[in-house]
Amino acid sequence: MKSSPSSAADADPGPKYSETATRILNAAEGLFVELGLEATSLRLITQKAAVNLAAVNYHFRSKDALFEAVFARRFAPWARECLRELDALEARVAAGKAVFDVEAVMMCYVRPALALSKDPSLGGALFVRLFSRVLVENHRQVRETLSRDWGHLVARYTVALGRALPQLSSEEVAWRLHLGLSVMFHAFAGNDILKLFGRSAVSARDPDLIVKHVVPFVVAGMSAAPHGRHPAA
Amino acid sequence: MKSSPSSAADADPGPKYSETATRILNAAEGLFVELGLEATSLRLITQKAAVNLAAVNYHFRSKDALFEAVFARRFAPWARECLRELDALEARVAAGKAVFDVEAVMMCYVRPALALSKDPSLGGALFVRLFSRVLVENHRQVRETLSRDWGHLVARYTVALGRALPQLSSEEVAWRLHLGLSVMFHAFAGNDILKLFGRSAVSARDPDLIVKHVVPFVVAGMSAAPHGRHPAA
DNA sequence: GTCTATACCGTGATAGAC
DNA sequence: GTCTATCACGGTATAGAC
Repeated sequence: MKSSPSSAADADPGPKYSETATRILNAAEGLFVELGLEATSLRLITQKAAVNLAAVNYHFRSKDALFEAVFARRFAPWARECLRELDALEARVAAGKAVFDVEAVMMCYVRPALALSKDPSLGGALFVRLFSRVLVENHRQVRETLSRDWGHLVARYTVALGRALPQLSSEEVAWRLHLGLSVMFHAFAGNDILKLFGRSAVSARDPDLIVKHVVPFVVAGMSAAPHGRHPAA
Repeated sequence: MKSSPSSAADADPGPKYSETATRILNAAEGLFVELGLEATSLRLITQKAAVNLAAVNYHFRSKDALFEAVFARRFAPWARECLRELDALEARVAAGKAVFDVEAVMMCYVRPALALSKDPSLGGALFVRLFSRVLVENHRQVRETLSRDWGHLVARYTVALGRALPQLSSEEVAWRLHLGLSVMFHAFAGNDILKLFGRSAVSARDPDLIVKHVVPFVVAGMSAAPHGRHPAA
């Protein structure tokens, strides 16, 4: 419980890949992000990476496992950044310099997401779209990795949000986190329902604009009185 | 502006399909919902429907077009129901029996979604998951249908929400609708981010429970003061 | 251990006979 | 309208070269 910079944060530097494996990984990432998972063929990847087709199944086990490796390489640093934010907030609270309010907790998520969305070298906004796909589809591989390696991240957010909303039951806190993360994910992923219907006045791709509109929405939603009453008239 | 039951609501009864086409449609729907789009092969569909493989490409143009047909058959009645709800609300307001508040407008979306989620004969909750997939992936076919045939539905919700939130600019109203619909979509689709991490105390599949938790969240989020201030302390 | 060539089977799509 | 035959392409597995 010290201000020491978190648990599994800087511990795991991630798996080391051979030169060919790295070339495959880089080529695959670009194509997955650009074309989507199923539209990207292994033959396209290996051609772009200038390696043999069978190298994919040798270094990674399958196309799905390759996707999981691509995903994990970007996700791990981002998740570590989230943990660092939570640690920093806890330290500030312990030092009496901050309080656990809803906005402070959610900013521990927003800041890393914002940084990720803006930095093309980290995969940029397009990586967030990949994450969004993972949510909807059911990639067994990715699912297992997330629950095995990063379950404690969600636990940390749950605890922090519970301290910010002491009047709510733990079940309600879980729902608020569930809903709040859903919005932010959808928002950062740039999936515009309205645009799907051809009627959008929202430019949903500018990260700063997203934050400006999403944060008040999420904070208000999470802080709502439990089912039934609503404060404003 | 009468209480007459809406514009394109009961107008289009949908395309008429031959007996073979209908058998294909029914078989495809079950498999798409159960296995997902790419995991469902045409050979599986035609086998279940007891028709020849080439019949799919004859009656529908392609696998994608078949999916679009399956989708449209369920979506159209649901969208008509949404229009009916909006018409009914307008009529109640015109008669002085109701006011345009955020909750009333959103219930025009929630009630049809709830009915759809609960009625297995309409595709049930699983159909909503298919819709969710369509959002994230980019089905060109479905996208075109939605913007061509149902753009005015979004326009109606935008106008209604604007009347419920007169203090917000039209850009902000669009954002609120965008974010609100995103949450509800994710919620009804049953995509649980927390569960993906293996740490969910939320049973995200019970439609009534979803409504109980989602409505206060969305109403509060949509009613939030624009970027910056937040009401409660 | 690492990389390559190649074969296998299932996929969506199509042409042409009936 | 329907069916058979065939096509190109997909992921995967393996045998063997270095």
